[in-house]
Amino acid sequence: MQIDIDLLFTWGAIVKNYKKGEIIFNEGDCALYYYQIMQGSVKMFNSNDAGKEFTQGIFTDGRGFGEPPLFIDEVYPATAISTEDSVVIKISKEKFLKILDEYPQVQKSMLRLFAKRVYAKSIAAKFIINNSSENRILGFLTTIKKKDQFPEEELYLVPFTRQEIANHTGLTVETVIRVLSKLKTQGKVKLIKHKLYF
Amino acid sequence: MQIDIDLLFTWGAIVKNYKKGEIIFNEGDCALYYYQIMQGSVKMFNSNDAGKEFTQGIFTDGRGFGEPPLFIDEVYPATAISTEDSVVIKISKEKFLKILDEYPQVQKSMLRLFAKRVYAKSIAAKFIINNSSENRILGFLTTIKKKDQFPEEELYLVPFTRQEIANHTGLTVETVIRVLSKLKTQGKVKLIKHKLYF
DNA sequence: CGGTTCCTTGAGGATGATCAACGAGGGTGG
DNA sequence: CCACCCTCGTTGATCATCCTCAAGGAACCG
Repeated sequence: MQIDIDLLFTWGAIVKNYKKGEIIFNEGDCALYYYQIMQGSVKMFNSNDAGKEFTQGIFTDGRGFGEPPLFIDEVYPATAISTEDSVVIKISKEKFLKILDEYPQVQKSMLRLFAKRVYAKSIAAKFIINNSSENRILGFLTTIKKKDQFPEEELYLVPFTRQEIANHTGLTVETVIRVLSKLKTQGKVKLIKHKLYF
Repeated sequence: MQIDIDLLFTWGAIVKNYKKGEIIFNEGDCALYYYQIMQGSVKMFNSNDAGKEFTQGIFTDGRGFGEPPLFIDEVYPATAISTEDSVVIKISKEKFLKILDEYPQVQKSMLRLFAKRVYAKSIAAKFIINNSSENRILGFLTTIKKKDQFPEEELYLVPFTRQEIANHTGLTVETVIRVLSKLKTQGKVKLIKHKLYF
């Protein structure tokens, strides 16, 4: 799902560049713009008092992010940071909502996108709650492999560091590492030259 | 958000009664119908191998549930059970999607509803990950108090049993009880005749 | 080849789960 | 009205799991 770029420009969108590591908006900020990535990658995350981070989602080329608050007058539930040099197109909330009103097809895809998001978050919650580090990690691996549209039977090179897996599952790096070696002895994952295959 | 009942009937919806404790659909079932509660209450939940339960959501009079899979051809991510004798209106997926196409206003409210759901699940995940039983419970209490539209400064009688709080937070009953007494000594909650106020 | 980022291992400790037992309250039928 | 039952709440002891802290190794890149 992405809104046609020309359409966005027609309605007054502007382009903004973000360096790697730059914050796009903070948790608690008012939601005033619709953002869509033209190039690069954006991570949405929460961090607690202890500095521990939880990744809510990662968005890449073509994807929009931070839309839900625009519809319900809420502040952002998480912080958005650019994880590599990125080019982002942004347009005001008012114009964004107007576009949805004018183009039913766009509204429809947004609805489908949100359905996917709700679904994905339900699945994620299920795995996180299922209090076993093993299941949390297997659940995460299964989810991203599917999201990358990899056939289940093929070997998938997991494109995340141990730390990133930790941030997605709510575990610590060390736990992730220890669980992965256990999963390796069980034949559920492969570790080749420190790379993780699932 | 609810779809007008007369509209649903016009399009061929039917009514079904569920006794307390009856399953409406199971995790993994194909999503073939849109369901909306006329009277009663429905809980959506997951349970793991050990029988531990996680509550994904509770829906009451007027609310629809289990919609997201209808949009994305997925099976249900959780089981729906009637938690009291309930009257539910149901209509086939095809007709439901047709209604959304025909009535932009309905589609629009559905979009807003999903935005709320995504938002709520983001907040919930944030609290659950924030690995401290205290924060999980405080987060849950804050969320439901707000959802019940209670002014923050007023004392709120929490309408959940300890077990239910446990199922929402992914903790055990005993932990919930112990944390609540700690929160009581800290003055963050009140316990009067075993009733919980926040 | 030096620096940075990522991975790994060990020891020790804290937190929440588990298991078991019992108390409190509310409703129902005799 | 009381006895019983059923659900919910409570407490203690013990255990497993994951976190924390600390140190060092491996891979990669300019």
